[in-house]
Amino acid sequence: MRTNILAVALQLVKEEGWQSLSIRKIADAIEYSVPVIYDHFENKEAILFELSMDGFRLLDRLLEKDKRKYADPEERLRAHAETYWNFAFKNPEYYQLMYGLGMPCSSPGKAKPEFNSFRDHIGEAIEGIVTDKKSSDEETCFKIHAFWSVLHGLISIVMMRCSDIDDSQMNKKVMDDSVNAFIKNL
Amino acid sequence: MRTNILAVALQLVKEEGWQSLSIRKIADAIEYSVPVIYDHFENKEAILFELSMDGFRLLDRLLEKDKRKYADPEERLRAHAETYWNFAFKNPEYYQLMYGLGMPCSSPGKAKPEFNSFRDHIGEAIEGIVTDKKSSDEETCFKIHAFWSVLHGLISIVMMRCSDIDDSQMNKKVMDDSVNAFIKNL
DNA sequence: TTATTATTACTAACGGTGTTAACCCAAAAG
DNA sequence: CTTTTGGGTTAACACCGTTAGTAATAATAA
Repeated sequence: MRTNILAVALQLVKEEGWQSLSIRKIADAIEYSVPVIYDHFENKEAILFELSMDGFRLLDRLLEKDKRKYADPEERLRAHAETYWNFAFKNPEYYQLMYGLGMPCSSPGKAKPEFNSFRDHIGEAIEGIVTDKKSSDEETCFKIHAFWSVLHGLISIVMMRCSDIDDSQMNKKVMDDSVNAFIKNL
Repeated sequence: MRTNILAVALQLVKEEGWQSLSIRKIADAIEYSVPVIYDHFENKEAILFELSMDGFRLLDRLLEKDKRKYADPEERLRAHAETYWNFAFKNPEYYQLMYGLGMPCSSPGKAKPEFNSFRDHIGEAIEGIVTDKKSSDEETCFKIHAFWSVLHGLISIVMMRCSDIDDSQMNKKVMDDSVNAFIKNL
């Protein structure tokens, strides 16, 4: 039942955006009355929160796959960037829930570990690259944030369609370019 | 009247977040009944849209001030970055409305010029820096996007409180660091 | 078998939302 | 003096999140 609610909610979010998700629509879709939903979830926010957690877990699995596939930290970092990018555009509804500004479900304290999964993964890879070179912990921390920022920022800008580059292939090239420049200057 | 509605709406958004803004609350605050609001705005989305436009205009004024103050493109670019950063954290409600993912008021086509004001400003500065060096139009375009991305990304990450750096001074240092690295490698 | 409890689902309501149709009334125009 | 206009209202519609109260059914205890 609980999983069914989440599955249906995700479907509705995919179809009409998370803004128009309503408890009543979920109830209709699972062919139950409204209050049964409150037997399984505290409130609507809890549903969105759980959906975003599913998103974090899905992304985490993909990153773990990269980790197993690529031992070389540079290759792994490139793979992580690609994975993050593809995840965002294949699952924009998840990405908005997970990283959108002012989302009703984002409770900063609650989901810290899941929230930082991506940061931790790229952090590991970057530390792997940087280990030979002399780089203080602070510098490394800065670099991790800078890498995450450029990825997240570019994804956001493209998702909001405020990039004047319309071609998606082109946008990906911008990302690859940024990733290359970043790695070169590590 | 129209300006009054917008002023009151902005005040409410500042106090309780844009999620909890309602037409009735605005009507109460301006001491009129609900339908008068619809004499001045098509719907709620139009109010949020107009607010976000005010945000774009405010940011644009600040960037224009930088432009007048700094003739040297590198100094100007640094000033623009600082201005963008400060604008975001002094006016988080504006920033969320303007650049938030999945905002109900963001209509990609409508506000393109305002949306791209920041990009255009940093674009001008970057072109000024890059003019001596050999850089194709495409490369320059990429660099502009990369610069915007790292700023917007970092602001978003810090705003969502998913940065593990709690100190705001520290976060600004990460930005300065990124800006420095970016300019050095132009 | 009967009585009691627990489970599962429902209806119906409360207060709130965006939006709009219908109306009211005072001031200006004929 | 009547009519039109414009600014303002009330009241409603259809939806929303949330919850109290209830009916029915299944499981358990007597």
